[in-house]
Amino acid sequence: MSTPPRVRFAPSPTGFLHVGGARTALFNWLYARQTGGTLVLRIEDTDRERSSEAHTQVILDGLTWLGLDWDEGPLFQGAHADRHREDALRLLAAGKAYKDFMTAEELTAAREEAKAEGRPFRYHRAEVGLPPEETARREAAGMPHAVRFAMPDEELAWDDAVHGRISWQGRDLDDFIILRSDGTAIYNLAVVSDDVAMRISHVIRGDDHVSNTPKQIALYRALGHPVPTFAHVPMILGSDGKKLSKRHGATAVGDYREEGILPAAMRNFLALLGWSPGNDDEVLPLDEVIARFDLGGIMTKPAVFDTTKLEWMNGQYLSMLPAEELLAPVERELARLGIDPAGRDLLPVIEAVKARSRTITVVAEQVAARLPGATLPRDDKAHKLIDKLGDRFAINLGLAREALTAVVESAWQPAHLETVIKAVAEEGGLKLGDVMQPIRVALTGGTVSEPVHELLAVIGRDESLRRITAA
RNA sequence: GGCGCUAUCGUCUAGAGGCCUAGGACACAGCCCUCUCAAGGCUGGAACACGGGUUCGAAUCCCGUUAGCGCUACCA
Repeated sequence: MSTPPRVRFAPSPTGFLHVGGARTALFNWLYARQTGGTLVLRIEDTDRERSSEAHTQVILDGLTWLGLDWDEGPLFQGAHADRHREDALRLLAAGKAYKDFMTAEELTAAREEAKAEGRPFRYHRAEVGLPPEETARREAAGMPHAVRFAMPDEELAWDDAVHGRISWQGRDLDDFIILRSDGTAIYNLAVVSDDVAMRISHVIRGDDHVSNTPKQIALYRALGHPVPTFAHVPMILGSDGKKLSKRHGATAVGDYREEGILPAAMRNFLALLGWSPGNDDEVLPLDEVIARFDLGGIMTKPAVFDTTKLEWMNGQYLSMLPAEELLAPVERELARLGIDPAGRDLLPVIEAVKARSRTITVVAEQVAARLPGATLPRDDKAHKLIDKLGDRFAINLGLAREALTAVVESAWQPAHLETVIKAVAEEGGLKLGDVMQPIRVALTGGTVSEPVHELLAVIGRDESLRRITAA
């Protein structure tokens, strides 16, 4: 038994927790939980322009909402700027990096020139850069300089846990900057420095980082550290096959929370987006996902985020979860709707409507419609029914009201109410639906709901009779 | 442009040479159940990008083409 793995999730706080990031976090978390490893949360806040504390908090909240916890951190990359710099200087001292006195303007100009001539621009010490005497002059003059890594001409390959072997040639890569002219480290160096310091054994991250990996491997080697295992998980795309962005609607996990998606459903859906347990299972309990998760089961190709399937998944959870577990999110949603349940026991109401809803938002709306004093606008289908029935609508409703009024409070139970209504239909020689549907419209304003006798019970005797009379 | 990655139904995927006249799920259509809807059950349409190999045999292995995506910053 080897030492347990150490993995990390390292978001940069430059925006909300994106579903892609959330899934990367999920995969890291699953791997850590399954192997008894450690998950480190590291906030990569070295882009001071775009990073913010508010975003950090949103990301933390998002992870927590999803039920993902971490064992170490949050650690802030910015707090280790000194170590980053020391590593860069160590490389410089060892001759594995060098000073570059070229200014940003000169660089841009060189790049544009190359572009104009139609040749690829690659920064390599042997091809680009200032003449040695100019470098010496600027150094003597004490001008600011960046530090570039001297990319070795060697194969930089690794056995990716999801893709298999991936290989690059050092000669195709730039002598990239590791230290800015202001002395701060650049991403690739900071990441390697941190992953080494945090003893990260498995780097599980998005596919957009595969091209950073050879650079980082070169850095690990130059710094004299063993290279961790890399696992690059594919991107998540929008419905048009393009990278998921704002144009596709909700992309932040917070958006889905607002739309009434349950964390358990989101987790289940995300786990299956780009990873397969190997068989046809769809709705999988968390502990089973943890038990069955493996890096090799991660897809190699990007996946389209299908909101419809997410909602279906959420509907599955809504149906199977006990009303108790839905109470808190429903209350939260009700509060957002500005509705005060006034001490009413919501459990039976939630129980009555949850199977017919796909989101918590819809559950809350349905619950609200069953509370006293709810406004009940009639929908199109209701109007059509009324038109179709003509006089029968009011007549049948009247018959029902008469029979229902005779039912005393203590007998106001689903089973009894059903027999009462059936009796009304039978005595009047009416079709059951022609009696049930008007009641449903009177009670909800629409033509869709749980069985009418249950609906009557959930709404209660007084309120039901009041609504029927008002209709 | 260069480098890299990827390629099974509209979408998520099973498939790791014969079990595949390619299975499941979402979505869609129809039927059943039924007071409505949802759920559930049944049925249907729907895919191995293309071209070459290798092999007795290829969705599965190799090569090429095409397409998509990523990176190509003193961003992360």
